[in-house]
Amino acid sequence: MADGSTHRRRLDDPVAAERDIAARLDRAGLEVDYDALSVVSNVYRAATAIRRHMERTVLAAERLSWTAFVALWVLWVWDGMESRHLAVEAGVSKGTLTGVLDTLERRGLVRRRRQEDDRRLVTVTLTADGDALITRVYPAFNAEETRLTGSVAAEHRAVVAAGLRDLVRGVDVAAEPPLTRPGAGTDG
Amino acid sequence: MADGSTHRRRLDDPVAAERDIAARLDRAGLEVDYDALSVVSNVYRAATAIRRHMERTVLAAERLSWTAFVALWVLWVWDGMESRHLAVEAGVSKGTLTGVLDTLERRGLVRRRRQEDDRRLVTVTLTADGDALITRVYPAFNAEETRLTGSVAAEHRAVVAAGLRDLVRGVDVAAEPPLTRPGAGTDG
DNA sequence: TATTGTTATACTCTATAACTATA
DNA sequence: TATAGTTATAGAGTATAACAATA
Repeated sequence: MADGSTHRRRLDDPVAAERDIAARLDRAGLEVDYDALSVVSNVYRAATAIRRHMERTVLAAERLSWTAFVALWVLWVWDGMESRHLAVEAGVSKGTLTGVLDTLERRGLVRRRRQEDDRRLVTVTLTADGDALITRVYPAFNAEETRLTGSVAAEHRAVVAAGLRDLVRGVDVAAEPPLTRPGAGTDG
Repeated sequence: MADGSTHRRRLDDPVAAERDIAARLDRAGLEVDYDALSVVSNVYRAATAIRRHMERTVLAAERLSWTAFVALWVLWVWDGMESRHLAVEAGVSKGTLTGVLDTLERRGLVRRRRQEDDRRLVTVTLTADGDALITRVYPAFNAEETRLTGSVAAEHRAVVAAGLRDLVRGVDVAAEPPLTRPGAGTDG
């Protein structure tokens, strides 16, 4: 096994790292879809890096978690939303959303209202303070988005964005009831 | 404000959703970098969807978290690694890694050894069971990666992966400490 | 019966920081 | 002094499940 500094040198170089991965898989005699491997691992790395960066810079200054920011942003764009849809859109469970909304409501940034026509439902809207906050913070957030994506070739950005949209759609499809895979759906 | 079903219909359609976003930003008079917005939001959605899908399918069957799987994978590819490098590679803090390794060691999948030449360091390697597990699980994991990326046009996959690599590099650059701080990469 | 939102439990991961043992 | 790893705390987020109110 190589020493630590050698690992560091190779791991810091994505190309060398992928060569090591290919060599290891070859040694194990495994046939692998490298493009799929590469897309998935880089999507995950990129997302983690972005979230951490935003939480340490733009969002830390406003004491907002990533999820709280996304919720405010969604409410701002669509001028309020039913709680059940907001959970889906923000990518959190309904249990998590309850906690996030408790916090945002306590800070006076959002408001919950029971719906009259179906009293099981709750509609969430931004308060004036919440609206002011997102209007103030989003330009800074977007400026960071621009900086972070600045290293991606301009002519590739649309392809990357479109490819990721397709990927999300593909995961949704893959997550559907496993009609084609008998015996794979009995987990919980 | 629109009713819930209208929201659902529009949010399920990424193109309509992006039109709504553009309209809202325009209404607010904000100038926005749409490509950057689109890349960042789709990276995050894709990563969340992928992680959840894997944890519910391939990884659930082996009772592995995403992080535990990544750690095993890294140790397998590089034939063991110093703990400090493993933390970086798996994308977790050293505190989190301690807990993950405790679990994996308890299950007999990895082994920790204090280094002789520098007794502050710990080297982690896979046990025979750990090696067998990753050799068994990775083909299934990669098959899912293939399924999930199947909806991305084949000729775009390499561009997406390369673009994301560039993005990660860009975030690292953006996260670099100000020049006034003499060189230290620390992790609390 | 089914759905929505809330509450609760247990677990994972994060940031931060103190602590140890080494260097 | 600095570094590596462990431990501890507080706070998000997750899955899961129970629950009340409502449909």
